[in-house]
Amino acid sequence: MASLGDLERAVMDRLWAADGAVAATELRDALAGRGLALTTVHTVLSRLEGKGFVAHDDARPRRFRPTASREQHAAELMHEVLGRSGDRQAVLARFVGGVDPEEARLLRQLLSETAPDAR
Amino acid sequence: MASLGDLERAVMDRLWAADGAVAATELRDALAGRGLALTTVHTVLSRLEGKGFVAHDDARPRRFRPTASREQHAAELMHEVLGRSGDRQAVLARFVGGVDPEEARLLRQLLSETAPDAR
DNA sequence: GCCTCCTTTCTACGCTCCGTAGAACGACTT
DNA sequence: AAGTCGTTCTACGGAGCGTAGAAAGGAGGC
Repeated sequence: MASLGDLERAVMDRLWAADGAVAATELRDALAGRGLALTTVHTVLSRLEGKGFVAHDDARPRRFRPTASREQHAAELMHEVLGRSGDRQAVLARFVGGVDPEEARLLRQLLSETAPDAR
Repeated sequence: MASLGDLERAVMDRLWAADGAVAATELRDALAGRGLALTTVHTVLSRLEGKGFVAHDDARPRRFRPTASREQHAAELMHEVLGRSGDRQAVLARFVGGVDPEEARLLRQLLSETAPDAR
């Protein structure tokens, strides 16, 4: 999966935070801290489209939306890291070794829901 | 965590695959497919050192070793993705939703070992 | 002690990615 | 028809990375 630059990530964050599609002007305003030109936002959006992270409708002001939810994206990234890494089991072992107890509990719960026949 | 270019990754793969420290010439030979100059290998190694992925001893041919195991590295990356991603629980849910049954079983086992007192 | 050879460091170049935006083109409003 | 706003095209500068030559350093042979 292609990776994101700082501004690209900031734009994605806004798109993910919004519900529904968002116009370029809204994004520019949401990122007002950076004082970006509207064309800059458009450039970034079209690059994000090229990477498959964003799609736009053909309404006139275009409205942009993420192609995957933030959670989906993060989970895919995690799977990608896992897949690219030799010994999956060892990686998983280290990974769960590093989750805090709260999340470990959550994971146990999720896993028993997913496949109630535990062993 | 800094990210890796293609050659950097290839070098790390060799370092991770080797057990014990490795000399630059060995790396060049292991990557013979690319026909790299020895200085190229050195440049990459020193960049990897700058990023904290590699350390060298002061023997004369220097010997290089990774500062973390491949599994450690991958697990850290996964934690990084998780941490950078808003709703950790939702991400974990998606993540476990995507592991195959074999690995789900492994995860359950790991989690029960890690903290048997599942409240 | 010097010469030679291998290793290590320094410097650099070209390519690609990304932040940035002007210029040019298109469409809706009055 | 003209003005205004949105969209697309083109471009530039900086950073990261693959690549390697040039220069400097050390270790053994003579």
